Amino acid sequence: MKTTTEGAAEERLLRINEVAEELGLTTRTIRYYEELGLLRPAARSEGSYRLFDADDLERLRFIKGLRDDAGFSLNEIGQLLEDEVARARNRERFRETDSVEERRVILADAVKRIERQILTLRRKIERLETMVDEADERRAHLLAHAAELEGETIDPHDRSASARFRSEPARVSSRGAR
Amino acid sequence: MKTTTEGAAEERLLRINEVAEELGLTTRTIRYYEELGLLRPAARSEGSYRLFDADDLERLRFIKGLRDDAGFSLNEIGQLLEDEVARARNRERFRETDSVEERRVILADAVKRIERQILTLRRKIERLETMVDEADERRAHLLAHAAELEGETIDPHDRSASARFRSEPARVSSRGAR
DNA sequence: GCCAACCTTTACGTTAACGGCAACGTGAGG
DNA sequence: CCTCACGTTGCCGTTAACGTAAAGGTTGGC
Repeated sequence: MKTTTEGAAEERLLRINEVAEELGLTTRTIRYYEELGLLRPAARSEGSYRLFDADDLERLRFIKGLRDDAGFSLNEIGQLLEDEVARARNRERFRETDSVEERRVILADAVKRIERQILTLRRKIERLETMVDEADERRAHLLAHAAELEGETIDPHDRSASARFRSEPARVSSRGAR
Repeated sequence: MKTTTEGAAEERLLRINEVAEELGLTTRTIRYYEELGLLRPAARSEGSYRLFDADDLERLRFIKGLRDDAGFSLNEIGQLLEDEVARARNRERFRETDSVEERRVILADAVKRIERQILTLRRKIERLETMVDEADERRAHLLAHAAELEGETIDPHDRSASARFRSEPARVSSRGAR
């Protein structure tokens, strides 16, 4: 949380390439996001160089997270960000009003938006968890078979196996047979 | 489960359009998935019409789930499905071999694949949860403000209340006059 | 046997999300 | 002042994931 105090404007503004490296994006991507309206010019140098502040970085990280981790389209991300923009606008309105009632309304609206975001994310999580459960079931099934196999016949010729491992995770690496 | 060629072949095979409507996909999409190798011809009618069985439907539902819910690319989905195909192949090999050791290896491999799938999903879930947490934090913050506001004056004349809110949010972008 | 509805392959069009030039401006150091 | 790495705005290219239209073959009811 940064409150951009006017007094100590210790805000180190970054140029696009620095931002790109910091976040693991390309400059093209960043410009593209701006072009789509996901990001505002932040500021420009005298010679029209883009300059980014901490807020922009956070915003970009947010976008990247939604894109990579959540698999949202840039369009959907735009929606989510619009919500956040509305939230920001509300903050201003919040400060500018003197009506407690209005403030309550604004806050309630903000909360509603955020809760919608959360719900969207939660739905996605739930579906993913269902998939995990299914996969887990298959795994359990396989392990059951494996256990069953442990109790089964032991090939008289095939003593090569020390055969004493339950469910071991590593060391299967040998891709040898071919 | 069904082993594709057992006695009661009461398998009602569906044509592409029926499948499409059932699953909420387009015929083009289904053909495209086949083209990508995500789906095999299942069967063809005398006049080369595609015919789909229950397995195909399930597979398509799986694909759709991964695509819509999880946001995986068709390429990633292909990987996951390949794993499953490998698993199926392994089942056959499993039955055809008489070496206990080999069976063990096959099972271990299958388990490994599934665990990789699960891990992939879990990673995604984790990131999503992080995002939910962040959003939750914002929400809590907002609610705190709201509560604070509740405790404040209801008197419209009271101005001392506004003095308590001095959390300046964002700077004024300084993009200059338009 | 005929026709409409459905299917086939082939192939070009489209949108999203960038990549990668070209042609030119910028800015900090020597 | 010059240089040179970095930046800017076009603008065209590319890949993924389909849409869409053309030119036919197939099915099933009448």
